Amino acid sequence: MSFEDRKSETRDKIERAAERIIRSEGAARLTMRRLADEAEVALRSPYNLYGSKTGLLITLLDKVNAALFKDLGSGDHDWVLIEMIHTLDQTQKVYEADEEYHRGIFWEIMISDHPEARAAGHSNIVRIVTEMTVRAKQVGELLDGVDAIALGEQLGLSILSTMGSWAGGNLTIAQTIAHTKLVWISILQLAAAPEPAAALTKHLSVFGD
Amino acid sequence: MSFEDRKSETRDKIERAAERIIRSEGAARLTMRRLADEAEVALRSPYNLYGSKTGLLITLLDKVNAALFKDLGSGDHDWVLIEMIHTLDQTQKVYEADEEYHRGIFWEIMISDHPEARAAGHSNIVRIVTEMTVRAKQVGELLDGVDAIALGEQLGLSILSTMGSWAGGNLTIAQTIAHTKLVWISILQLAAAPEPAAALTKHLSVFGD
DNA sequence: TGATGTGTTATAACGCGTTATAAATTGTAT
DNA sequence: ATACAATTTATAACGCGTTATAACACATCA
Repeated sequence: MSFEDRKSETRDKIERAAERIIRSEGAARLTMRRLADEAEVALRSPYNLYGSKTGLLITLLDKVNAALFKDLGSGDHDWVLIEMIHTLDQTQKVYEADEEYHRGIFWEIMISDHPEARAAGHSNIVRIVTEMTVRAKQVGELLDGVDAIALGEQLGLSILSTMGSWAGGNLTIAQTIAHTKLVWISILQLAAAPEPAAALTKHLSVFGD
Repeated sequence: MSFEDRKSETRDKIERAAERIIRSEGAARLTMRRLADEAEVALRSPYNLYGSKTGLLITLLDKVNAALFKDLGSGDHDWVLIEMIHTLDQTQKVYEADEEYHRGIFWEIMISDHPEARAAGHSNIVRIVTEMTVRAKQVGELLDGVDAIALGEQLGLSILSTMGSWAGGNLTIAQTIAHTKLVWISILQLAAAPEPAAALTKHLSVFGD
């Protein structure tokens, strides 16, 4: 077995043990000593491979996000803006399937004192949303005066901060997506051309939580 | 000196030392041992008086909020909904005066593992915002079909989660308020009667950050 | 004055994330 | 087979929030 093989075997043992602990006892109960025991590796090994506990959790979250973003926006819609709303539904579905697992990981990363971890997730989502608003602008779904990039930043900020409240345990993912839909559609009523704006209102369930 | 006098003297020493440390070195550098040294009290004392580090920080935050909420909504406006926007400006002014101090305290409370601390701040703000939307409904500023309480919950959630992003260091307080204004006004365009809705648009600076 | 109880102090300890140190194990190259 | 390099291991330690223990100071009440 080569150096790389041994490394990825250790990685496997650690990641599987971490998932096991988080699923059975919650992310808050995942400690490095407990993890080393469960994975049957030395306390030092996760630090060698991921740098920190946060680094390990980011790895776990990236697995989920890879699965999520794989077939994002694969639907067939009349408007880019409707596709954006559909993306919210997909996101809800993925996270809802294993809500506590994702929420716990999200939260631990969010409150870690590695600010670069937060910033990475932050700019990631803003980038994805901005790509969509820019595309909407290109096909004429946004009003002439609207800055597509600034709009994307505001919509991205909205979902990001709401997911922060979800991670903190103050919301379910369903409430999170419902609120984000309300905010996105409300803002887009002011930014979108008449036709896609009208199409958006069909997705608006008014002021329930 | 009575029991109560001695207690409040210790309280004073601790709170002043805490403010001193947070202002000079940041809230992240406030440790209980450092605090006990600086305040010239035993390590145990803050725990006796505030229960936990989070309890102390909540006390510090409450001082600020008392000053803020004291003359909230004291302006003289044609519409309740405009008063709500003005409240955002007041909030920005208060927090901006000492941004890093407030941000640090906010963040430490937010990430503490005392969930009741988060929940308290959460329901506090939602209550205040909901009181305003209910008042707006009573004076006929909201459309007939609109549930004022559900609306207040959504607006409260919006500012709360955005302030979470601020606390995490991803935004300035100015950006936080600007985003909240955009969201509130956009949503209120759908929920408000024509006249106040028109008045609100004057406060909308479109899609800058 | 003396007994009681409240509050503060000093000291040690726990589990946490993380790091340092040195030894042991194992792949790679000569 | 031998030497070198990469990786994992075991052990101890650090500062953190928090708690336990026991001694001490002092207000209150008899």
